[in-house]
Amino acid sequence: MALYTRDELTTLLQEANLRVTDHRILVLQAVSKVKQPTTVYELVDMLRKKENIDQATVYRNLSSLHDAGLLRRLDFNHGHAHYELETGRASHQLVCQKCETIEKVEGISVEDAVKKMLRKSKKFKHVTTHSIEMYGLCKNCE
Amino acid sequence: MALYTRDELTTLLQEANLRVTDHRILVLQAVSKVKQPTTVYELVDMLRKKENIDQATVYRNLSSLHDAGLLRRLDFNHGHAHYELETGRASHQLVCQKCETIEKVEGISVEDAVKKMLRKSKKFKHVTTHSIEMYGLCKNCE
DNA sequence: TATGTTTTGCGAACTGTTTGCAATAGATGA
DNA sequence: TCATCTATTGCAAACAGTTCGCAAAACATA
Repeated sequence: MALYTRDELTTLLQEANLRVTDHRILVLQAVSKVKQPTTVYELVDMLRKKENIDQATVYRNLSSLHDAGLLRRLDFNHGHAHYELETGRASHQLVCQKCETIEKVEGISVEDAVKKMLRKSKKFKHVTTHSIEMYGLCKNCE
Repeated sequence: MALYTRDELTTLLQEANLRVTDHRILVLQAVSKVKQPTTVYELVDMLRKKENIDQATVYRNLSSLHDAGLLRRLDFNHGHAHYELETGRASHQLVCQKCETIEKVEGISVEDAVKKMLRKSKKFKHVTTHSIEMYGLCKNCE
């Protein structure tokens, strides 16, 4: 999914009933530029340096974009959030338990597992998204 | 896995090369008592009231028990850690995106998915544990 | 262009977690 | 059992990541 032009991003925001502000677009662009799920720290750093956007603004926009379903928020037990574009496809990653290396893996099907879980569940009927974190040691840390 | 007697816990700690202290045992017991992964807040609350254990001690013990492989640490994007006993089996839970309801589901096999991920991976060779978070709205919040 | 609503920057506050330090308790060998 | 060394504890203070209050600026709309 390539969300690059300003027009496309504008449309996305409007469809999500979010006001189109320069800052909001820059935050979306920043997230869409990186391949791996990105830490807020990195985003703040990028945006504050280049675009002079305040930290609080980045947090607020990440949050509204997440609430609107445009971003996915992930946590790898690193003590801070990571964001990536919400692609509609599930998110699977390998996470090093020693350093903060993560590796995203595409194209894994766990549909059956999801269905089984829902059948067993008492409290849930639907699932909108899921993430699998597989913890181990990356080759560097091994 | 029922880890109740003090002797059993003592053995566990010794095998993990951890000193056997009263506080360490109480922390382990507290985690083993609850069925769902528990927040640190709850554990601190329990242990501080009943046993007069300091917060820092709870954190330090959770951490050493986790490092020793006796506890698993989970994060559900709630901004704080959850702990459960490390059973050797993978951990799968349904997480409400609105309230903090979680539901643990047992007996799901995603071995194939794990194997596929490792085959695709460039940075990882082995995986020791994994967790799947499935996000949706629980029946209450729906 | 005027009006009402949202977003922004700034600083301060807040939550969850970690740390430094002196006192205490556990492990080990004589 | 005691002496010694090392790990753990309580306390308070620090820290990191994130949120919030407020006045000023920017957006949407009619």
